[in-house]
Formats: sequence, structure tokens, C-alpha cells
Amino acid sequence: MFRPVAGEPAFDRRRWRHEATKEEILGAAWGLARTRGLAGFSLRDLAFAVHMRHQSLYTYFPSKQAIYDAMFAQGMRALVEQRAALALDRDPIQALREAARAFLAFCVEDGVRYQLLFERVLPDFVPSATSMALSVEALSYLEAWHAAAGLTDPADVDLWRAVLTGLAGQQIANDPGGTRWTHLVDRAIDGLLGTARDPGRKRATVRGTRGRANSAPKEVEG
Amino acid sequence: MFRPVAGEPAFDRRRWRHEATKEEILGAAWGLARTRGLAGFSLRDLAFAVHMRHQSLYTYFPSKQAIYDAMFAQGMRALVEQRAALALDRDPIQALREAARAFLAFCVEDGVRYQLLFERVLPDFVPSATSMALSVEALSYLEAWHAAAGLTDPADVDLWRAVLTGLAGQQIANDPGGTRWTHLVDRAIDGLLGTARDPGRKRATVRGTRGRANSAPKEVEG
DNA sequence: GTCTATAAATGGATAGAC
DNA sequence: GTCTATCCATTTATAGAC
Repeated sequence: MFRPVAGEPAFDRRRWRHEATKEEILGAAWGLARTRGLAGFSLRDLAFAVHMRHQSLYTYFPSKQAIYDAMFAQGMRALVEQRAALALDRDPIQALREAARAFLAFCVEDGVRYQLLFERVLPDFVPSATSMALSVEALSYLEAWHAAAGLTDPADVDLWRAVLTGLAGQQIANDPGGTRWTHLVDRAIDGLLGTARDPGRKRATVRGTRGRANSAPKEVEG
Repeated sequence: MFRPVAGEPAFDRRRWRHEATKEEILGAAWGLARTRGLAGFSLRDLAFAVHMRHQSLYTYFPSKQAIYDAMFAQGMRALVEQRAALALDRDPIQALREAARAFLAFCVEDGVRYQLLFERVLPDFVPSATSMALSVEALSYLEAWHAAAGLTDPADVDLWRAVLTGLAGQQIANDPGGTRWTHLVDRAIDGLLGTARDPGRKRATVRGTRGRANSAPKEVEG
């Protein structure tokens, strides 16, 4: 995330180490969250994991909430970067399918991250404005893909989000590590495309494949 | 839940009061959970709400986990009872639509209950065997409705659950009190029915309504 | 069944020496 | 930047008087 370049005028060794330690702390926080739950680890646990006393963490983060917010930002940034790096099919419908599979893989790959980003497991945690901006940025990709496929009704995007987070949520909650729900993604998309208000010119392709995906049966990782 | 009948041989006044107090405590627990989150209230808070000292709660529940489990059982029992009481259309497809709307109403009507029943907001909470049996019982209704509609593929039920919990989850998390996602339920069902592996004899009806619900536009309550 | 008293631990956060 | 020391609130839970 923080990439200083040695020799450049703006390089600041002290600041560099500071940022590196912050990321080390966040890495440990993810690890603890995965084994003990998002709210299940204390600052003492976290400090111990990075060989510090818990008080020293306050040098890097002003509060536990700030740690959660940094984790949220990391997670959302990872989603943005995944989306920016996707090389989607030229066919916008096919592109939507690929994007959906990528999103499910992203969710299932880290259930705790999914909870932090898309569920309200931390009742009193509110993402900062900076973090929310990342969230909006991630969503903008989805909206653009829909627009490219001729899906201009905002409700299409809403339904899309609901269906995919629904699949991810069930997979993570009821069959962690399996594929019971993720492998339903193509069928889910068939349904979504079939009921879209403005399916655009690719509709015929979609119609002819009802009940079976017309895409490669590549399995979602997870 | 506990309905003694005065005068009958099995009637036990002491036990009756005990059960009544337990339910009063659970009622207060739901109230606190709704305002401060499922994990956001302490036994002190709860005891204060029922005008007790926190230690007295242990007369009724051996631990906080037991309180959560009793809440889980109450919530699941409410779902079972809602389903048992549904007077569904004779047309099995129409019945599925009605059942879906009822389920969404059930979820949205109490977001905290939804979280307890369908999300893992309490990392170390594991429902007891008794509670899980209620969960299975609730699911059996859904399976029966699908079977009646000719939907015999278990994946159909899985996808159904994912889509509906997805809608509920988005509604509760991103538009609490609104209808941004719940009003998409008919479209979601059109998609589900359109991609079902074994849609049965009602398929033509479903097909002809793509993009618009063929059912009454009755809004989900929420 | 409810209370007082208390345990025994854990929580997040601050002050100040070094 | 890291530490020791400490604060102060809060947690779940138990023992025993009444």
C-alpha cells in the first residue's frame, strides 16, 4: 500500500518503518480475527502477536475502532484492486458472469473480511469517510459493468448485490470451505439476467441457456 | 410457549411463575439487542431492565449463552409457527411466491432476530441440539413447498435460501426500515423459477411474466 | 428467589520514564 | 517508540445470608 522509493526527495525512513509496522499489526489483526472472530480479539492479544505491549499499539492506531477501520479500508481496497485488474470478456454479459465469479471468490476466500465489509458484525463500528469512498469506488465498477450490458435500472444492481452476497453468506455460514453455494453462481446469474428490466441486445444468448450456464464451468475458488 | 391450565393436575404455580419470568427476561433481552446489538448488552443491563440484580438472572439461565440459545429457539419457533399458519395458494408456484414474501417480512420485521438466526454475529455461540431441531423443522416447510412445485433438486432450495437471505441482509444492513430490496422479491422469484432445473407444469405461467411479477403487487411489510 | 459481597478476569485507554 | 505502571470501567460468574 505504501511504496516509498529510495533516493526520491519525499522518502522518509522513519515514516516508512512506521507504515510497515502498521501493516504488520493489521496483518496480525486479520489473523486473530480469522481464528477468534472480528470482535473476539483484544488489543492485548493483538499486541502479543506482534511482540509488543498493548499500550504500544496506540503509537500506531488511536483506538481499536481505528484498527477496524484500517482493516475495512484494506479489504475494500483489495476488492477495488481485484476489479481494476480483471480482464473481462468483451461480451458484456460474459463479463458480468466473470465478474460475479471473481466477487464470490473474493468473498469466500476470507469469510471474516466478508463479514467486515458486507455484514454488520460490529454494531458500533462505522467506517470512516475515506473507507466509505473506497466502498463507493468498488460499487462503481459493478455499475459500469451493468451499464455496459444495457442494464440501466438501478434495481438490477441492487438485486445483483443481494443475490451474490446471499450466495457468499450462505457459503461462509453453512458450508465454509466447500462449494455448495458458490457453484450455484451461474444458475443465479441466469436468473438475474432473465428477469432484468432492460437486458439489451445480448438477451437471446442468455435465454437459450436457461437452466444451464453458457459459460465455462470453471469453479469458483474457495 | 408455556401454557398451563389452572385446575389441571399438572399445574404447578411455582414453575409457572418461573417460566413467566424467563419469558420476561427474554423479552427484555430482545429489546436490548435491538437497541444495542446482540453482543452489545451485558447481564447487568438485562437484569436492570427487569428490575433485578444481575446475579439473580442465574436463577433462570445458567449462562449468557443459554440466554442466546433461548432467543434463538424463540426466533426459530416463531418462523416455524409463521409457516405453519400460512394459508398458501393452491397453485404451488403462487404458494412459493407467498411464502417468500412471508419470509422476507419475517426477516425485515426484526433485523436482530435475522442476525441471530441467519448470520454468525456471535462467533462463539453454537445453538443447542434442541434449537437446531427447530431450524431443521423450519427448513422442512421450505423443502415441502418446493417439492409441491416440482422442484426436486436440492440445489433449488439452496439457491432459494441464498437469494432470500441475500435480499433480507441487504435490506437490513443498507436500508433498514425501507423497501429498497424487499420490493425486489417478485423479480427475484421470477429469476429463481426461470432457472429451476425441474420447474414442473407451471413453467409457462412463469415464463410469460418475465420482468414483472404475476402476483398481486402487495408490498412486503417492513 | 432475591439479595449483598466478592471473585477473578478482561476490556480499552492514559501518563510518564527511558 | 517502547516500555512500566496504573486507571477505571466492565465483564461473567459464584458463595452465602436472608
